[in-house]
Amino acid sequence: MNTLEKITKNLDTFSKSERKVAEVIIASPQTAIHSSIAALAKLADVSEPTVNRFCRRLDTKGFPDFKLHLAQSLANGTPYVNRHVDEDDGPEAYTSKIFESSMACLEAAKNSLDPHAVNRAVDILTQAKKISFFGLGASASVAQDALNKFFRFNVPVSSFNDVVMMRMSCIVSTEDDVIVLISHTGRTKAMVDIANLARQNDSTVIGITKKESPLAAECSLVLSMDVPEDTDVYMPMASRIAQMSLIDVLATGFTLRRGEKFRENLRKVKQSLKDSRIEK
Amino acid sequence: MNTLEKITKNLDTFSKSERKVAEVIIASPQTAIHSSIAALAKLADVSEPTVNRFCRRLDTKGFPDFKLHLAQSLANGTPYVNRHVDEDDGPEAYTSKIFESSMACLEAAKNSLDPHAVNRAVDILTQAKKISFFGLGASASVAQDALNKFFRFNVPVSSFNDVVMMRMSCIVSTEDDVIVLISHTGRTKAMVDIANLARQNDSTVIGITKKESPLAAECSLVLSMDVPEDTDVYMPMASRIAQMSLIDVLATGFTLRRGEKFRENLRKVKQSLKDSRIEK
DNA sequence: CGCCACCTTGAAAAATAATTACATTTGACG
DNA sequence: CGTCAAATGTAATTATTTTTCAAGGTGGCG
Repeated sequence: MNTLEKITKNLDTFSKSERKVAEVIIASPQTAIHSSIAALAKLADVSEPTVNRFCRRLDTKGFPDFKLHLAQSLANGTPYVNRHVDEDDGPEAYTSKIFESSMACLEAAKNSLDPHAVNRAVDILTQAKKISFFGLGASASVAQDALNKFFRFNVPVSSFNDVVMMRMSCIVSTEDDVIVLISHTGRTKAMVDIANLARQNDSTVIGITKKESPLAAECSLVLSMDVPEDTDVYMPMASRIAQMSLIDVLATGFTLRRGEKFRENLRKVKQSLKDSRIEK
Repeated sequence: MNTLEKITKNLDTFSKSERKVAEVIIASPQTAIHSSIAALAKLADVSEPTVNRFCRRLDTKGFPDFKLHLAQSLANGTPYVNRHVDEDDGPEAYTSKIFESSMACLEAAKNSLDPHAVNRAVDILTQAKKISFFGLGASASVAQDALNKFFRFNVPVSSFNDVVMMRMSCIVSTEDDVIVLISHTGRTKAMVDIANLARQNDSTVIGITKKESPLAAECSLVLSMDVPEDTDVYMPMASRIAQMSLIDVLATGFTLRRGEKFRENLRKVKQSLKDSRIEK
């Protein structure tokens, strides 16, 4: 655990003098790590052995070891946490918070994603005769983004955000087709129906959704990510960022599986954009 | 800069003995920070002053100070860097790399974004009679996502990924309209034309694009982010994640500006989704 | 209330670690 | 082959940390 947090948490288990040391350190950890035990003792108005005992109480070998731990916890500094935007935040504050929440979300997503599932998903996608990406509402843009990636692979890809089109597409799907359904909650009725429909035609259904959700139950393979809920803002935010990164991962896995020759393809697609651009 | 990287980078500026020290530290930084100068000197098979000189060469006050710096850089663990995917990466490796690159990109984006520009953009958006989000290719999904956010605000919003529709929309735009153009490179001819067209009607044009690009030159306000280029993969990846987060920021700024009463609106929109969902 | 046991604290000594000063080695170059 | 400067090491010095031990509190209990 983070050393600084540990000090704060255990404040009441310390003796009087030790608490003085703790307070000085909490007040200015940067000073603490750059001071000798003598200097710190003086700052806290206690004796040097007291500081040493304080360090040992925090499961360190002594003062230098304690400084090391403290330094690490400062560097680490709980890097990105999901912080909620306050009513009176200025532009700088809410900008930072949103970006940091997105980063925290990606971190959580990365850690909760199962690499085996990713690998199987890539397997399935590389063998697909046709790939469809479906998403509704906020997930529609993720599906569209996936289309933008995968069409470069010279595989038939489609993406709809129209439920009727999705149904029609599923009705004519075959066992060689793969359908990727994107839904944050996994509780959208229409999506569950689509999954069911596709399965009836023996198509493979990959769900980018919450595990143990109704949608997940209908999928051949579930790619789930535990991301912190964006509770107090009434819009899905961070979850989509994670979904989109997952699409990036799948696309990357796809290209890797296809080897060097295939990448020539991508180069050509990129090249084709040139004419639509203004030269430097 | 990260101390460990610094050691690696400056390997050739060290003398023979100092390099021995560097190698021992690189091989096992964890051992290094938990050793005394004597122990480390022995490991590297050099004398103690050599270790000390090595530390000073890296702009530290001495050995203990060096250990502190090293400890911090280890804790930090080169937090998120844009790492390129290798040919022979397994699913675990490329998944981590993609997510970490996205995080590195968000970090860079956050730091390069100008809060004043964000604030002005929010100003402009809150005063708009009509808002349009336009993007082509990879940016189309960002535009669609923006639509999904802003339609909740009870402002007329539109989003096209069809150049002709964009043009028509711009032709009939007025000075109270705001057009948000999303383009990573800022060099897409069609987008530059659109910006020009909109400006002719005195509409306000906000560009989410690269600064000093042809598109940026045509915009009333530019929101630029310096994100690391995704060079060796032939698809835009991280840049879109940053753009999407920026949309989140703008949407958040918008709701904050409108105050509590307005948020009731958002609650209703969220509520309306309920019937399309399966209850827990 | 007072005594004892125990805990807390600090002074000083001892031990450990880091730095400095200086000597020796090494190697480049005339 | 000698000279000089840079690099390295030895040993002494200094700084820093840790230990030991004694003094001062604190609270329990007769």
